[in-house]
Amino acid sequence: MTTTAARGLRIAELARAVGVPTDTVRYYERVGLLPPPKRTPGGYRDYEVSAVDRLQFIQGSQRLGLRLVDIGHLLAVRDTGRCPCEPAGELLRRRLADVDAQIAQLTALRAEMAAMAAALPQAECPDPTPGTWCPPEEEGGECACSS
Amino acid sequence: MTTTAARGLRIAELARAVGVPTDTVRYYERVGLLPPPKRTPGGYRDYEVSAVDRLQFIQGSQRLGLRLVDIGHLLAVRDTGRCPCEPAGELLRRRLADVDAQIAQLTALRAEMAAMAAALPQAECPDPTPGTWCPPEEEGGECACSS
DNA sequence: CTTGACCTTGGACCCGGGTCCAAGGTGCAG
DNA sequence: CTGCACCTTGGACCCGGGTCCAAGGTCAAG
Repeated sequence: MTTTAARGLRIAELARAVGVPTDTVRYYERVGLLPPPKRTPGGYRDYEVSAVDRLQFIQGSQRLGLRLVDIGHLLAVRDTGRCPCEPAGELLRRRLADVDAQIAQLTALRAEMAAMAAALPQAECPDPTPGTWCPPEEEGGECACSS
Repeated sequence: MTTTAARGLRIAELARAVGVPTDTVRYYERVGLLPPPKRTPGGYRDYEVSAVDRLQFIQGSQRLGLRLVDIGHLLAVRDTGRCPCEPAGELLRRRLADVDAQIAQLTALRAEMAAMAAALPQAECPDPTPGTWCPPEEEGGECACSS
């Protein structure tokens, strides 16, 4: 076996691998989503490759709207394969229900929005000039899309 | 016509009607989602009944995950029935696409979570004692669900 | 007129989730 | 050995979306 102390990822590498700033990685560690990694003799964080996975899981869950604290619970489940203390299956099922509810709500609003969109068939400013649409810039320029 | 100055809703009534604190109503006004209502001679806000609707729309959109500023854009569309300045249909369609994307992501994560839930068939703490499941309380009590 | 419920304002504060910064330490290349 | 990129820490700051508070005004009932 070639000495397995292969030196894993440095924080910037890990961060780059999932596309977040290093600050965020440290932040996640601070709030307990990422276990404190080993350190190099010099004190640098030394992540195992699996951390990429974990971070991606976090990103995924979080894009979903789960709060970090909840993601923490899920990670605990994922890590241990069992309840961190209380019925984890319960927890997962609840979350699942939440998610279902969110999906339902989203779907409903989607319909509402679609209806709104449909309701302005003729509005469609005379000459939209597709490149010119003002991004939600703040007042101060008050979008000169009169052209 | 019986004098139409019928005195609409006071802030608390409006707030109660949609289930938010009065503070939130004022806050929405501050940030421009709710137009400043008429005032009674004494200076009290005097809302028309339609404000309930608007507030509900806000709640709905916002439950959806739209940011208040975006909701503002939608409201502008809704109010005028046309672009507040730039192609509103565009905007709506973009949002719609966003929402679709969110739904897709949620659905994907739902699946992932379902898989996780399925993956712990036997875990299920011996005696869940359904009433006893510890709410995500902070450490300090470290949930005594040993019973 | 008094009382109490409700209203007004402005400003401070809170939480989540970062994001930035300064001062100093590491480590590898040249 | 010097440089330079990268790392460390702690703490301050930011934004969105509220939430609370104090000091004072309004108004309807009794």
